[in-house]
Amino acid sequence: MDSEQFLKLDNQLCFAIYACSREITRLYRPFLDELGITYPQFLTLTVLWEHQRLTVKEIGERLFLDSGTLTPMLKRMEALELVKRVRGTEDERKVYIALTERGEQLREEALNLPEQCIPHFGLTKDEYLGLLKQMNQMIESLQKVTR
Amino acid sequence: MDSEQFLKLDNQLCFAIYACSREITRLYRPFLDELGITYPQFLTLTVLWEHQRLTVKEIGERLFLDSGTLTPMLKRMEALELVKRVRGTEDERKVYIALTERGEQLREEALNLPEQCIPHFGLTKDEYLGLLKQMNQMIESLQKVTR
DNA sequence: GATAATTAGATTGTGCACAATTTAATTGTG
DNA sequence: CACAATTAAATTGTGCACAATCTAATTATC
Repeated sequence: MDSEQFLKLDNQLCFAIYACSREITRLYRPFLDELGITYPQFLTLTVLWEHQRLTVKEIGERLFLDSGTLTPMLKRMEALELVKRVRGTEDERKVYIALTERGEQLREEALNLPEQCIPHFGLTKDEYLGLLKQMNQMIESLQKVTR
Repeated sequence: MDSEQFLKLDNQLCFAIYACSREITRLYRPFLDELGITYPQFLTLTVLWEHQRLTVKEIGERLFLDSGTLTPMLKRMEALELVKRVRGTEDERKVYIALTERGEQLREEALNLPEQCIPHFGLTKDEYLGLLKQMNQMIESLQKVTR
């Protein structure tokens, strides 16, 4: 492929990934609507279900998001009573985020969400796992340049 | 894998794709900054470089974006003198979007952009083409459900 | 122990995304 | 031809993303 070919929309992997990401969010939306949360909020909960209590920075490191995105989102989640925000005492620059009862509960309601959605990806199990690995490798390669 | 496993962040392909998409945008940003455009604006130009004149709806069909996203973006691009917006005469509901001289010019400046960025994906040529095909298949599968 | 450098979050401003609604124009049907 | 249904954009409102800047707290160095 030459420059001309690479510039065509149909040959741009970056567009395919960008479009695919939005389609997946669209697939998840009706299920997440029932839980009353958005996709980025679901990811934040996913992180907290695995770790219970994290600082804003630690959540950001796992989701690759900064405080400009997380602070307002976490405040909305606090208003929904999904998380508690507690300023650290030993280091007052830190804000610890922990799940509320409701936030913990939501895990049970979301447990079968991936299983309901993943079949619609139209992938075999091996393709799913292969893609997962490749995407993670790609993220790693990209972060070497962008960070 | 069971429900518990699928719920873990590291096993979620949707997160990997979402994160990868944002990393790619981040990779493109400094190059696009030089052209004075954003990533979605670049995609819009890409479509117009292939078709010269399209309605808002037609651009939306190609990028999977609706008028709520495109109308304000196209107005910004008009302010940047990258595109012209002309209301249709035979059917006044339509708005035709065409490139300006500057919009045409930008194609030359963007021509080698994909080639500069793609090496950082850390993929072989075959992997790139394989991924491109798989992502497009996935988009197609997803759209059967979400549209 | 004062002060420079660093760090964690918050804030501000811009630009998507997208659902829902509105407006205006066009098409279809009796 | 009237009028219901459809269609194309635009508008409104909410929620991310992220760069840039700010504030307050902590750490490092002299």
